[in-house]
Amino acid sequence: MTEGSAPVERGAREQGEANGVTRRRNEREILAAAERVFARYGYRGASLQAIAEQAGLPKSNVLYYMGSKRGLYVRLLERMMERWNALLDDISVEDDPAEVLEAFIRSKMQLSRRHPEGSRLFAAEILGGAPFLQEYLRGELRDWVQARARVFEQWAERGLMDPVDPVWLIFLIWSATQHYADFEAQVLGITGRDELSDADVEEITTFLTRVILKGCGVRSRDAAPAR
Amino acid sequence: MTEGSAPVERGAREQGEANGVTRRRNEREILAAAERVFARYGYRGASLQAIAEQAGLPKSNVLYYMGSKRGLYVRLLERMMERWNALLDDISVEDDPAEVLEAFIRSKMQLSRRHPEGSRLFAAEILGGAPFLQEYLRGELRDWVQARARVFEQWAERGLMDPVDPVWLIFLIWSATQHYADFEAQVLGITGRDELSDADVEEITTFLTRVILKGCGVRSRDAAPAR
DNA sequence: TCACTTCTTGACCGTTCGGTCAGGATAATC
DNA sequence: GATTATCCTGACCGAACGGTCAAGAAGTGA
Repeated sequence: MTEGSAPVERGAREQGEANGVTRRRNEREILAAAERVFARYGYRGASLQAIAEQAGLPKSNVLYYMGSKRGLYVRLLERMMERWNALLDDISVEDDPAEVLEAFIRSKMQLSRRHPEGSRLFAAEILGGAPFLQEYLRGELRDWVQARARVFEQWAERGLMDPVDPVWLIFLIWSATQHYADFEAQVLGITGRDELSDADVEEITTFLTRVILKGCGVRSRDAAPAR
Repeated sequence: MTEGSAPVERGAREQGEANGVTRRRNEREILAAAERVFARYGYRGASLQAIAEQAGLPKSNVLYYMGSKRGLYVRLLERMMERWNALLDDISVEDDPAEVLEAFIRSKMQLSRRHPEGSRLFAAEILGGAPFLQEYLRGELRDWVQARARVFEQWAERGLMDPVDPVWLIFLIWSATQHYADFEAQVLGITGRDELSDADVEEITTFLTRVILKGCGVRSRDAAPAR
């Protein structure tokens, strides 16, 4: 229970182990543990002691690698923003609205699925007033949203979809997909599942795509009545 | 800055002040302050000191009224569940799907709007794995969802709406409405607003109602093309 | 083998945490 | 006015917090 009682016992790393392997493994372990702990307890509620225990290292070692709690947290946020940016490719008026929106919903859903802890970390940051991300929200992300919004509007002008407010539409897609990571505990409790299977996620993705595309009157090539 | 330096100075309560008025006012003040602080920092991250300062009372007084941090937190959760339950009236197959769904979206949206701190408190609790609410989720709330789900299915059988999965539909409505409380910082940052006006909220409500009802193929009496 | 860098960690620091408590202030009852 | 019950709060407690540091262990290149 107390700090000294756990004998640490990192399994591998008996002897030797070439150049920087230990360092990379430890860093990876610390980042993964920290993501879990920060996601669950928020920035203030998380403790370096808890992170260190999850990573199987003494607290001092975590600080040796990461410098400070704040630095560790910022590094995690930046990693999550990179993952986010990776799926934010540009679109143009020439693209097919149905394809773009479906790809949007699907990739966002997969991000929540592949990195649930990171998603929750991000959610906790926003929930607390986004003290570290305000600049990003008001700058980079805002520009990205407005660029997309303009394309949506042009699609509407061309009669490819209903003239809905594009910003509210983006928020709708974000919230609906984010929900399955952030509110996982609620989803599992209510559905009585232990976890969401790949099949469940596929079903939800299909559901969201159908409802949202139909709801916005998106004209799709392979249009078919729902189900 | 330090504990002793703030001279407390609760304005009123000079002399007398009939039976229990002070008590009620202090309790209200503490609950409001605690809701803000817990919502922002989560259960672990919140400190009684911060709550006391927000309430304009010494920390000891907060503990005098509330007994413990845990008790205070549970009480806030229960208050939020009551507000939640207040808008969960029963529905039947005989009701009009369009009316029910719109009322559902609207009341949920108003709950997020009227009690943003409570909504965020709830979100933080779920985000952290719902340690205090697991029982509620797996019991009361699950039953409520399944009862509604059955009605949705019957509507679909009668051809009043598409045969979409009713549970995913409920989650969609929850997430889309909850978003405007929980991710307020993001919404404001991206839209460049200082706050959401009543008109904004009305616009969003209309948008969500239109997209979701149309997306589920709900047959409404006063059906009109979107916008 | 030896010098040198990097890694590892227990001990420790000042601060803040949730919670207790004694005892003074105030209000209610007779 | 005396008695009693309730309210209020500064001082204090042990534990846990983020962070520092010195000193030893382990790896590296000559």
